[in-house]
Amino acid sequence: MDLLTIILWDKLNNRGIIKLVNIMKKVVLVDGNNLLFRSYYATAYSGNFMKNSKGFPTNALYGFVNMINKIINDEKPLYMLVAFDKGKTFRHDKYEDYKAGRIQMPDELKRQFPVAKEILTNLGIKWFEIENYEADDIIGTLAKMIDESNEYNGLIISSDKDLLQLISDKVVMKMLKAKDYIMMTKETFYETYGLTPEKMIDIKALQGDASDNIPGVKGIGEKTALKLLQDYGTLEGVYDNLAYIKGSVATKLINERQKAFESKDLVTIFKEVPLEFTLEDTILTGGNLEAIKNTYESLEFYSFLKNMKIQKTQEDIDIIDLKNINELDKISSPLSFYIEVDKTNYHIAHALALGLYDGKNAYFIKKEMINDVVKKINDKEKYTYDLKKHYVTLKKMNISLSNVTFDSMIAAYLLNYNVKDDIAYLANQFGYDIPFYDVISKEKNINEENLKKLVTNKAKFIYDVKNELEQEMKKEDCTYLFKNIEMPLSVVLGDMEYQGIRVDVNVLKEMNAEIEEKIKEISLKIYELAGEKFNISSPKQLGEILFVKLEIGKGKKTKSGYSTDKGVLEKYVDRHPIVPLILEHRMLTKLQSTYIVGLESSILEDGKIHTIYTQTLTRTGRLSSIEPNLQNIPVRTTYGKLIRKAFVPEDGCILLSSDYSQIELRVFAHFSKVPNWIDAFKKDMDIHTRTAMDIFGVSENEVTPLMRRQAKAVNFGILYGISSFGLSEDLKISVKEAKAFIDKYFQTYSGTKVYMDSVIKDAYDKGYVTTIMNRKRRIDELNNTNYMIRQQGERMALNTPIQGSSADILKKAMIDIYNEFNKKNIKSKMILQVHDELIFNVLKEEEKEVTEIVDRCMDNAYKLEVPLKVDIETGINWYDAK
DNA sequence: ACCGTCACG
DNA sequence: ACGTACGTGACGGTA
Repeated sequence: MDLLTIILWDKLNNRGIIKLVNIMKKVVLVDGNNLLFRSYYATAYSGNFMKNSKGFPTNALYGFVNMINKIINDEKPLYMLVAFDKGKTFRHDKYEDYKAGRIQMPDELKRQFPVAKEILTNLGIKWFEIENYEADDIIGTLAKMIDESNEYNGLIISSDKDLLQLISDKVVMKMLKAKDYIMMTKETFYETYGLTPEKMIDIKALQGDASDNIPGVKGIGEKTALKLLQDYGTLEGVYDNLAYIKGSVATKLINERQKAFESKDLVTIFKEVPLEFTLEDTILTGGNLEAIKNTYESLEFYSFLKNMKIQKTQEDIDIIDLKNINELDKISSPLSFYIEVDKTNYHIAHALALGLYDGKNAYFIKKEMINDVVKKINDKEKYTYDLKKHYVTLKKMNISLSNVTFDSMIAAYLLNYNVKDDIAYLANQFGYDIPFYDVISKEKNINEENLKKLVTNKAKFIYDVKNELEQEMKKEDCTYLFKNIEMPLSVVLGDMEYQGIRVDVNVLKEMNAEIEEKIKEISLKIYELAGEKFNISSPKQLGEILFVKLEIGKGKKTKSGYSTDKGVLEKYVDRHPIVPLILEHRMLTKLQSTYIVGLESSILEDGKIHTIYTQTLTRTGRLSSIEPNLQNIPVRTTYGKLIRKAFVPEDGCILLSSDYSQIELRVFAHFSKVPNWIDAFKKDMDIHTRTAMDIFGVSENEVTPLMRRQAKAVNFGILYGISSFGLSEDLKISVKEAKAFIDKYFQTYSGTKVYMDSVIKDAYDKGYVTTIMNRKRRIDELNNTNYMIRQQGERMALNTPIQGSSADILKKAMIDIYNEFNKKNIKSKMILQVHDELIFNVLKEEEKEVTEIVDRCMDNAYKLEVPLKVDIETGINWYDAK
């Protein structure tokens, strides 16, 4: 065979490759629509498939680019063309049913097509589309041209079986499968189907293709179709020989004759598309690296950028390895800093090194010098990532960090970036090649050389990205929230975490001894009733025992077996004596593992628990609490509540708890402006009673406990984006009755409906919802094609302004209280936050003053249409202060 | 690593 | 016909 020496240009690696090739020129023909569809539906199963931080969907593009890269790598093609649909082929026009049955392309997918084409153009890959033809037809036309030429070979790439009909002596096809592909040639086609490839159309004519709305002959599947065609050649041949075909198959063929021929027509690829180019024109040309880089950056395809070796590279900055503190005399301000620590939980971690960057010079400071250096730069304006972590870390080193004006972690959070603990996530989103924390720790890479690069690069990234994030915040109008709420709050939280809460181990130990006994006792009783010993904590084993062995009822299924959750078990509580014991066992083991053993293991050497408040996690603006979570300490059950006795004040102090009364309902009244609610809150009435009066049309003393309970359930339902099903579950009434309640509610308070509708409309229009302090939450679920997910999005849209505004208000109150304490030199400390509640460790002699400050600051934190109300209590432990 | 369960607001 | 109220975190079991 004739061989030719050519130089291939490997665009991705920017180098030439010398290769000996078959002189037949290989043309790779790619079904662009197929590729994008495939990668879209591979990841489109849930509500939150891939998007860039601006909300532009990127899931199909990601798979598409991956595939194109793979083709270029595997095939090293000289000639390549990607074909796209543009309208439906005219050959389909006559079949209205067919057109009607095809599903509409989801908008999220449609939007990705132009970008795919732009990427191809910039990669120097020819793509083509033409009015009234499908990608199939373009590929078919080119395949025919290849067949008729004597200098080209063809390789078709798609997962669409229809295209198999184009296989010939010169054209082969890679049939894409879920993970890999099958190479189909004329020979392998024959091995598979016992027919030549052009018979694919006859197969489809008989068999049909539900996914593409091709009817075929009803009742004839692949087996029968292949048999018929092997015997009679073509569809026409089959019908010519109907006389020889027996039984039901013949009947089906006769009945569906027209459908069969229509189907054949539909699947026959048109090979005469007017192309305005030749095969030679599909040659790959030089791409535009700069343009590709920009596109990948805007799509946030950092892995591709990396592979192309065109990622933003940090020009190797000179790192000044600080030996003498005086070398910092010339450092300018503002500057950025970053401290690497050896554990993710910074309460038990130690600083490893510090990096500084002032826009010109980068400095590396070994751990022994951190103390002196921070003191030296403490008066200067500084930027960092995760202010709270740095604040606490330094506080443990006896330094009170100050003058930090910019935390890129918080900024990115407010701007709805994907924010993680590890700065590397954000840095990589901005094209900085900074290694992830797990990589660093795993490879035992904590040597000075690596630390040097690490901390200085992180500092430089913080410095470089500051302006961009700041501008974006200005544009999004969240500068107030950033400067006046989140930044100062970070320090407030840092102090709370550092302060910690004292825990009386003995209380926990006593409870543990008692609970241990109880669990043992109950377990024995359960084994006895079950007739065997089994793992009660295993939902799987428990389900078997309850629903198979004891047959206490039909049960409810989950993916992995029977559901045994509280709701289910409570339904069967009277059916078998084992059920209440299981429930008790559940409660006790939960209490023991999470709240007794779990909390005990979180007590540090100082006898205190130091939680970490994650300030940049929740979608609504709330805080969350981890390691341990102090925001879900039991309170609802009498027994569980006893855990709170273990949380105690420091010597000479008491605990003070202050909580907002019904803050979310007050916020809702503020937004919805329902006159009766505003009136009720102004008069400080019980809001659920008032609601019961209004919906049931009774006077205050006619409201029964049941009526109040129902009114309360509807009120809470409103906050969550009510559904009749949810309400019916909660009130244990029928869905119909629940619906009637909701209707009555909307009738009585027409303002609620008007408000809720406007929030939803706004959310759809803008793509996000806002809180009173202009915290924005993007809700991508609203664009989902799945109805359920859109519904979920609507409920998020309804709940977020309420939950989020309440969070804003408490955050503001916390800052005000903190500042007042400092101003008045109060020694008492705020130590916990539980969403609408604050806990303080209060010096006995300061009780009165603290009570006044807390009450006033919380009352006045934000001016709503209704007053805010605060309840304050004190006690010798958290149990008593409630 | 994921699920089911359950603790809180 | 679907599968269901908003926001979290930690545990034990299972794959």
